[in-house]
Amino acid sequence: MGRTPAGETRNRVLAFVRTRLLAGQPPTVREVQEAFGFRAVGTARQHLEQLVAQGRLAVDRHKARGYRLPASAAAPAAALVPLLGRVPAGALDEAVEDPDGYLPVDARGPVDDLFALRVRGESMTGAGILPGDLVIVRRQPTAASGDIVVAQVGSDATVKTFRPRGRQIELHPENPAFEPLVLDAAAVVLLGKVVEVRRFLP
Amino acid sequence: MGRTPAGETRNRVLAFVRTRLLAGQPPTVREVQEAFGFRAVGTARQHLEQLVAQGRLAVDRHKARGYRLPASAAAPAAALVPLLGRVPAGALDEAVEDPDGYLPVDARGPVDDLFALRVRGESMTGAGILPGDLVIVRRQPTAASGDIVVAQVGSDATVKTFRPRGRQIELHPENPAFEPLVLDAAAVVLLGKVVEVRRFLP
DNA sequence: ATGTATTGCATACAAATGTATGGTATACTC
DNA sequence: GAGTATACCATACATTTGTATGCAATACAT
Repeated sequence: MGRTPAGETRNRVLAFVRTRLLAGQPPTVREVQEAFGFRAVGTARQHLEQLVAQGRLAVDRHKARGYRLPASAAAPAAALVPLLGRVPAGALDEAVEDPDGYLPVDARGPVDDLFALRVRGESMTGAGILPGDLVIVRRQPTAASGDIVVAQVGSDATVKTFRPRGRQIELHPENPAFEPLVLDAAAVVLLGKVVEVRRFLP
Repeated sequence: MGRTPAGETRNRVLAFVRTRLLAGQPPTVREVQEAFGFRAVGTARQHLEQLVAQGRLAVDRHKARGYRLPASAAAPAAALVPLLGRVPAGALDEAVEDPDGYLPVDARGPVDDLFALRVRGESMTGAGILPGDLVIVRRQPTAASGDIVVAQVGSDATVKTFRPRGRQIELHPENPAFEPLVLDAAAVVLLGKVVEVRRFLP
C-alpha cells in the first residue's frame, strides 16, 4: 500500500496521545489504531515507537497504556478556572462554588486564586478588551498603579485601570468616551488583577 | 486470616486510585494489590468493586486500567494546542513538530486542527488584537467574508480580515493607519481562521 | 454456639494489550 | 534500474490485566 504526506500522520498521533493523556486516559496501541483507521496494529505502534525514538513520547515497556509524555516535555498540566457569570455583592467564594463553566489554563503557576469573568461594556476597548471578552483574574487585595484590575464598586464589578491617588482611588477606563471614577478608598473593594484576556470568535 | 478496621482500607484504596488518576496514570488491579501488600489480586479487586458499587468509582469493564472517577467528579477535558514561533514559508506541519510551547484549550470540540501564533504589528488593534497577542487558529483552506484569518502572503503570515472580491482577495487591517492588501487569489494561501485571541498581562 | 458479614488468600481462566516478524506499495536518490 | 527509506498491512505470540470461583480467619449479633 501507499503513503501519506511527510510526517503528518505522526504529528496527529502525537496530538491524539497528548489529548488522551490530558483527559487522564492513556490510549492503547489499538485505540490509536482505531482512531486513525489503520487496519494493522503495527502501523499504530510504528508511529508511537518513532515518536519515542524522537524523544517526543516516553513509554513504560510491557505496560498497558504505557505511553506518556517525556519528562523533558515540561508537561504543562492544565487546570480549570471557574467562570463566574456575575460578580456577587457578597462573598466571592460562594460564587466560585457555582460557576457557569470552566476555562483551561496552564497549571505551571499558581491557579487556586484564579477566576474568570465576562466583560460588559466598552469602557476598556482602548486596551484591547471588548464587550463579551473573558478576563482571567488573580485574586489579590492590592495592585500596582497601571494594573488592569477588577474592582467592586457598590453592587457590581468593573474592569478598569488602577491608579491610586493618596486616599482616593482612580479607576480609569481605556476609552475616551468614558470618564474616570474617583472614589474614596473605602468605597472600592479590589477583587483582583487581570492576568489574561480571552476572546472567542464565531 | 484476619481483618483491618472498618472501611478504612477501602478509603485508602480510593485515595490511592484518585492520586494515580490525577497523575495521569490509572492503576491496574495488581498495582493496587502491590501498593497495599495484598497477597491476592482478588482482595484489591474486591475493594475496587465495592467502591464502584458505592458510586465512589466508575469503571470501563474489560479495559486495562479501567477504573476512573465517576462522571460527577470528572472535569471537562483539556487539550494542548501547539504555539508556533513563526509561520514558515513551507509546510505548516514541520513547524508543528517543533513548537515553542503549548496552550491549553477546551477539548469538547475538535482540537486536532488548531495551532497558535503570536501576533506581530498593530494592523488589527481596531479588532482588539494587539501586538504580542496569541491567536488560536483553526486550519482551513477557505473562509467567509468578514472572518479574521491567518493568510500567508509571500514568505510570512499576517492576521487580517478576509474579504474575497471575485478573483481578487482583499485582506483588511483593522487600523486606519494601514492600507488593505488587494491580491490575486493565487498569491494568497489561507492558513486558517482565528477562533480565539489571548493576551497575557504582566 | 450459630449464623452472618467483612476481610483476606489462592488459583485459574479469558480478554485486552504490547511486541515481533515478514510482506507490499509508493517515493526518492544514485 | 538498483538501492534505500517511508508508510502501511497481515498475522502470530507473550505478557499484562480483568474476571471468576472457592476457601479461611476474624468480628459481631442473636
